Amino acid sequence: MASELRSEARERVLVVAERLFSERGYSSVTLRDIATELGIRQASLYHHVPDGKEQLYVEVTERGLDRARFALERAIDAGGLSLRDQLAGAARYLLSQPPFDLARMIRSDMPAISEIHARRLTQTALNSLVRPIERAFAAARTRGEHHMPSERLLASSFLAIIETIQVSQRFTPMPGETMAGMMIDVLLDGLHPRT
Amino acid sequence: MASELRSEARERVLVVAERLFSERGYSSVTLRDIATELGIRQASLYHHVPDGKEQLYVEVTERGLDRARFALERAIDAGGLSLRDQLAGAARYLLSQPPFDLARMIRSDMPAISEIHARRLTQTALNSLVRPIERAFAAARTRGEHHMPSERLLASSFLAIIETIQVSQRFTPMPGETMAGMMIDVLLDGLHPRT
DNA sequence: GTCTATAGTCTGATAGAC
DNA sequence: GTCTATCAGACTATAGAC
Repeated sequence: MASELRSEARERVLVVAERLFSERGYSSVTLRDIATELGIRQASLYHHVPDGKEQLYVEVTERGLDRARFALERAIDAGGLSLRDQLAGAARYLLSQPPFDLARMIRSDMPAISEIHARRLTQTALNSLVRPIERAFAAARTRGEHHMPSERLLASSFLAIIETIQVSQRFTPMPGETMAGMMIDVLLDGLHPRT
Repeated sequence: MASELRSEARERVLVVAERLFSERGYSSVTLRDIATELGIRQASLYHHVPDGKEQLYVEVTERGLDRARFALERAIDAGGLSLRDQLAGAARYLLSQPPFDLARMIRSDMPAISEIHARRLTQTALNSLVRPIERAFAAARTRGEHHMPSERLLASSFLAIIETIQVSQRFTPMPGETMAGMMIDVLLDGLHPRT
């Protein structure tokens, strides 16, 4: 779908669009915002993205999600059989990227685009972000490391925590990875001290 | 500030506006959306909210946050000295209300309104949502129940988890309070089984 | 590949009748 | 308290020059 153009200029458009959309959401970002940041005029965007704003949003979001799936699966593989290392690797990647605000995507962005696009993006977000983390928790379960019935809930909670850490970085000097490490410890070992 | 009017019709406007803004965010909600849901015309809103959209958003958001602070403090008091009961009470209240998507508020809504309003709302959100939870964690710390250095991080993570549960309720039949209970157990006792 | 110019739509806001 | 009518501005999108 969309244009098959590949060019450096088009790539710059996609990168800026992805960052702005992922930070402020679909409705809050105008094509002028994107163009201004690129130093060009709004109409010039249509040379690279002839199908308009919604298609641009869908393309860059799907692209970011695909990249995330690949990176998350790789990070989890690299963590061997240690759930802690797997989660730390996943956190490191997520913190290095423009944020995926899943709650905002579902409640705010999806209702603003066509239902067909919304369905596909929602499914892609589930497959690319939640599922890989979910599988890591499920594998740990088969290793007898926990007995939580809902790995889906664990995975989305983990993602929500990373998300909140990304926002917190604006207000605290503590590095995101440090905060992620702390919260991974809490998830695995609990807040209460072992006796 | 704003109008001092009190009337049932005005109250209906505020309730609908609060719900729509809290679900879809400032930029995604138009005054026509609010009016349509009320069965009136967009221009009629100005009788109740003469200062316009931004002032309406600020008023209902601040109102919701004040209500939340009161309810959270009450829920935490009602939990006695049990951190688990305090968090469960806080979760029950938050799940019963329109969502506070803190990440979206900070990244998306705040940049779209005047800086003076944004500063005050950000501060109010911190004081009303994060601080009460933070104090519960801090009190537990003085009771020797944990040694996590950053109660701020714990509090915002807890809020993020409740937030994600609120979204999850769309996709699973599991009740929100059940999910909240599970995640509170994980936070307190950890995922790994005690030996 | 970027520009100017502009059409068509949506949005927040105002004025004034009932 | 709600309506109709209307406006200015911002938005997405198109057409065509360079």
